[in-house]
Formats: sequence, structure tokens, C-alpha cells
Amino acid sequence: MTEDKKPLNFIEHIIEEDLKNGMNPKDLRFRFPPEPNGYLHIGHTKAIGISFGLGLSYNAPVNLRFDDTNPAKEEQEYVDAIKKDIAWLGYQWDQECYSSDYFQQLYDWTVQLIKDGKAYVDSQSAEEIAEQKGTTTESGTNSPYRDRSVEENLDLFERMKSGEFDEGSHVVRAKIDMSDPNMLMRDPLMYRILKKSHHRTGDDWCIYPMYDWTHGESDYIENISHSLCSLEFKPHRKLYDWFLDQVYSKDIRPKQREFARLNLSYTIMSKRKLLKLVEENIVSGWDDPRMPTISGLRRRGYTPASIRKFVETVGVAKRENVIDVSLLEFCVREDLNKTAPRVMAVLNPVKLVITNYPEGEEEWLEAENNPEDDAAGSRKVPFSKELYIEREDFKEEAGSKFFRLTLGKEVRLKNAYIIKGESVVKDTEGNITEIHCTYDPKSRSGSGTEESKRNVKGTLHWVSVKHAIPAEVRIYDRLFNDEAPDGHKDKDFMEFINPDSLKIITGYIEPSLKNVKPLEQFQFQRLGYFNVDLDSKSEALVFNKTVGLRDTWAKVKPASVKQNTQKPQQKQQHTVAPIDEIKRAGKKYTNVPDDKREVLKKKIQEAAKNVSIEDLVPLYGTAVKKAGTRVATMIALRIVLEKKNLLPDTAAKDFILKGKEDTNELLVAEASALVKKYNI
RNA sequence: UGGUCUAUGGUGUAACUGGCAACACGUCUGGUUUUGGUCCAGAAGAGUCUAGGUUCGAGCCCUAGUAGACCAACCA
Repeated sequence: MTEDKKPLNFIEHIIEEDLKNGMNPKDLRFRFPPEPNGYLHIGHTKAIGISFGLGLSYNAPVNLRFDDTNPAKEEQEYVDAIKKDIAWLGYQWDQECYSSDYFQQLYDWTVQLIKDGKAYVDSQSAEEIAEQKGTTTESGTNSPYRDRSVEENLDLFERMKSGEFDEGSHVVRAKIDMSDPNMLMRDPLMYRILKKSHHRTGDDWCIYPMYDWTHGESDYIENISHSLCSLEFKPHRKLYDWFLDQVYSKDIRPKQREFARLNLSYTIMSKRKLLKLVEENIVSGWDDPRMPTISGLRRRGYTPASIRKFVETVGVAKRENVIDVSLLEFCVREDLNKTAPRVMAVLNPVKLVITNYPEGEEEWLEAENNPEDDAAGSRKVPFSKELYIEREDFKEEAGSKFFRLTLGKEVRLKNAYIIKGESVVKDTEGNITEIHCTYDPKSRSGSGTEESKRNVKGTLHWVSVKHAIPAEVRIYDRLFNDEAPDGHKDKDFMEFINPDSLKIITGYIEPSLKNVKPLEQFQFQRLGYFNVDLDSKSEALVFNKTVGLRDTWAKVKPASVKQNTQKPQQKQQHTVAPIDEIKRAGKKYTNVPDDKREVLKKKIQEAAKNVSIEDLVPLYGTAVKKAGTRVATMIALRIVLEKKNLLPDTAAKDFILKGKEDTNELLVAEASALVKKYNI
């Protein structure tokens, strides 16, 4: 078993434990249970990743179950969108299930519960029931209908089902305990009357089961072994188990466990709030590339692999968390770096004229498609006298830190020639309209000449004015200016909306991009990753910026405004205690070359002079298991004992003096004995 | 102020039955590079919320605090 042992998360530990306790691995089964009332977002991806990931690692089936017990909110459209998103992420579900498929079974079980005196029909209003619930500190009071006879309950329930009553007139409640400290156990509702058509069962039913009375039972019906959900369902677990107790008869019993949901900085996850952004036209729709929805991420250019990787790296635990978007961005870059073809595009153009290049001439130069992928091949890009380069790639004069084009300095045009800045043309307001330069005809990339191999500091991307295709480019920034827009008690999340989250510009792209299709991805060299938007037409290309390249230069720039607030010594020198010195030395001791070992030994001996047996004792336990610490402890102990003129007279003596291997256990005993004997 | 849960570098997650506080992102050096990208080499950064206790030894066990989250929808 040399497979790298990836640390397990707490859920995997639970499963391992179950397996160790005799659970058959074949009985492992998971589920992802979305309510089809909206679009999936990056937060759901964590739940998806956990359950489907477990399915993959344990080779167990995972059901996709639509939790569709509230016809007022749910629609087929959402069912379809959810299926599409999960499939796109690359996960395969075993069975496609619906809670609504279990309505009859749930009904039958309810009849049984009523017969057993465990459930009753309550005929009070919602307000009355709420009032009797009590509070977290006071217990509730029993409903006056709580002790209805079984016959009456059965009759009423039957008539509820047949549509005889209006919405709100009756409900079915479980008879548990109105004084339970857990509010959910205070006679929770099991059924309500809802005279709405259901997207799957139509008008077959007018009573619908509540979440708590559906979820565990659905898990049970489907033989789910581990039912994983987010933390806010923790209080439901007691009820989940209570309901299960009422119907339980099979061998397999599902287990609910809860994990912390995913929060991402600078965005929001609530479906309700996301809807508001759509409704108020802050964004163009659920799939707006700025939205944290799966469909938004897809349109933005995030790949399934990058999202899966992201979910995998954030881990699973029980504490509240906010993950920085930079991690998500890292994951896409990592993926796209390997796969995205490189092309040249200029987004903020300024004209560059090569004065010594022949008028009217053009050359098609070889350009590598992807330096990370030899199989990607190459393409031709047109070069001519007039080019566009980025405005920010030129300064009339600049310091030595500026690796780009300046007057009198040389740079390379990517895949082309080395040029030298000569002069600028300005308009009446002093804006640069053209840059004039000369080129070195012998320096063409790949030509093999001496000049072509010359190293110049900067390399610029460019497009030929004559050949470039104009395209719409949409540049996105974060939707909110605050790290946790909905984390403020006193402020609404809408206050933090970033007014500049979308910038639309016209860029110029190389002609090889003429026939691109929506969702194709590219790296615009030196700029970032871009994909073709769904709005793109062959005559009017539209690109989205997925994410920029990692850019250490951009961070350096503001430093030129003297941002040296970098307190050089805000950390007080952390002095290492002698005993820690020994610990550290011990840690390195065994896997270090001999000469270095000598140095470590000196260090230990030096440190040991200022150490007492008392200090050393705690190291013994470690010494038993770790060779390095064992040696270090031994060296130190000898110094200390010699200094005190004490020498042990027991079996551990050998170990201390000579380093014998087989006295480990004795060593600990000896240490204890020494402490006691000399009353340290 | 009833119940439940949580607390480890800037962020997120590890640390198997107590025994070297680790990994990733981020940050910072240096090298390679026709992308200020990638890649490679390295560094800094926590002594584990606080106070006690048990133990030779506690991030882990116990007690008491503190802080945060969740729970009173005919939502899921």
C-alpha cells in the first residue's frame, strides 16, 4: 500500500468506522437532494462534490433526488437545469429519484402513525400553532386537538386528502413533545393542504408532506447509507431519527451527518438574493458570467475540472468558512494553462508603425499554439508595417523596472522581430496617436540567425492593423466590493454592489480567431484567459474574460508610489528555548548528511547545558517512537546527568550511554523513575 | 438567556488509538523562459481562543470561561 494516503475528512472517517464495524461496502449509497426551485450555484457544488466524490472513492452509487414536496415553488425548468449542470460538472448519478414518487408510501405510513397514536390532525390556524410552539427558553403547550381519537384523525386525514378542506384549515402533526428543548420536536407538521398542481403529480394530491417527514423516509426507501447535508440541518437530525424509528424495519438505516456550507468571498449564495440581482437587472440573468451559479461560471469560462478541483481543495469540516476567490481563480488558471490555445489580442490599442518595413508587404509568421502542449502545433499570424500594441506597453521614458517599449530601447514582438522605439506622434491634446519604431530584419523569430537569438528584456504581443478582427470583449470584476456582502447586520448586501463589475470594450484579435464558436477558450497572451460568449456571432464576435494571468508586475507598480509600509520588524524575535532547540535538532537528525549531523550534535550539547531533566522528560515519549528525537534526547540527557553527577543504575542506562535500540519502553519507565527518585 | 454545534499561520483544510503542528492557496526571494504566465529551487508566516486539570508528555482527554453559528416557516 504505497498509494499516497490522502488525509480523510471527518465524513470519510465516519464511513471508515462504519466499515470497520462490519458494514458491507456494497451497502454504501449516497444522494444529492436539490429542491428544483432555482439554479445550482457554486455552494451546491460542494454538496455535489462531497456526495459524488464519496461515490467515486468508495465505488458506491449516488442518487440524484429532487426534493419536490412544495409545488408552490418548484418547476420542471429547474429540474432540467439542475440535471444539465450536474452532468456538465462531470458527475453521473445512479438513479434519478423524486420525493414525489413516495407520496403514497408516505401517506400509508402516516395512516399507520395515526393508528399508533403518534400523529394527529390539528385544526388550528398557523398563528395559533406558532403561538403554542413556545420559545427557545419556554416550553410550548399542547394543541387542544392533540388528543383526538384515532377514528376522528383517520377520518379527517382521509378527507384532507380527498380535497374536502381548504388550505390552512387542517394539518397533520407528529405527537412528540411540546416541551422538548429542540423546537423541531414540538409536534412538527407532517402534512399541509396545498391546492396547487405539482410539476410531476399534477392534481393527484392536495396534501403535501413536509421536508422532515419526507427526507429521512426517502433516504430510507432508497437505501441511502449516509445522508449528507449542511450544518443548518443539524437540529433536524433528532427528528430525522425519530421519524425513522417509526417506520424502520430494514437492515439498512440511513445516517444524517452535517458539514459546513461553502462561502466564497465577494459574492453571495442565497437563492433569494441571487434572484433579486436578476429581477432588478443588476445582472443579465441567472447565467450572467458574474453570477456564482454553475451556469454563470460555465458562461464565464470556468471548466468542470477546475470547479471539481476547487471543491476538492476546500475540504470538508464543520466550521464556518469563507474561501477566498483567489483559490477558485487559481484552479481555473491551472486547468486552462494546460489546455487553452495561446493567441494574440490587443485590448487597449495604440498604433505602432515600423518605419523601415516595406509599405504594403505582409508576412505570415509561425506561432506556437501552446508551449505547455507539444501536440497543440502552431499557426500563422500576419505581420505588416502597421500594428496595434497595448497602450500600457509603451512609455516615452521609464525606469529600468519597465521591461516594455520606450524610446530608444529594444523589445521583441512575440513571434516576430526585435524593434526599437524611435519617436511618437501626438494629437493636439498631447495624446499619443502613433509610435514609430524601426525593426531589425534579421531578428525574425525562429529564423535561426544570430540576431533572432538575441535576448531582449521585454516581449510584446501585437496584431496587424490590416488583418485584425475587431471583437467585443467583456471584462468582469467582482460583483461586490465587500468580502462578505451579506455578512453585515446593519447593511443590505445591495449596498455593496460594484458599479464597475462589467466593462465592455472593443479589442482587436488575430485573424485565426475568425471562426470561433461559443464557449471555446483561449489565452490572450500576456492578458488572461478568455472564452467566446453565448452572444457571439460570426460577424460580431464576443469574448468574456474568464480570469487574468497571475500578475506580479501589477502589484509592483503601486510600490513606485512609495508604498513601503512593510514594517520590517513588526515581529519580535521569537527566541527559541533550549529544549525546543533540542526538539528541532532531533527532528532533522536522522535525515541529514553526516557533517550536518555533527553540527546538530554540537547544538544539542550546547542547549543541553541550560536544560533540566524536568524539561527533558516530556521528550521521552517522542523518543520512543522517533529515532531522531531519541538520539537528541540521549545526547542531551547525558550532558544533564553528567553535570548533576547522577547516573541511572537501571536498564535504561545502556540506552542513555550507548544508544541501545531495544530499551525504548524502559526509557520511559526510567524517565519516570528518575523524576520520582530525585523528586524533580 | 434553553438546546445544539464550532474554535489550528492571512485564507481553507490536516495531524490515525494523546508522542516532530503538516498540506494547498496567498506572500516574498532566486533561477529558467520570445507570455512580468508556466516551470524549478528556496524563504517567511501559527506554538493550536482563555484559564485550570489529568499525564513523563495535550491541538487532541476533563472542567470552567470567552467568542461565533444554528434552532420558534402550513420552506427545503
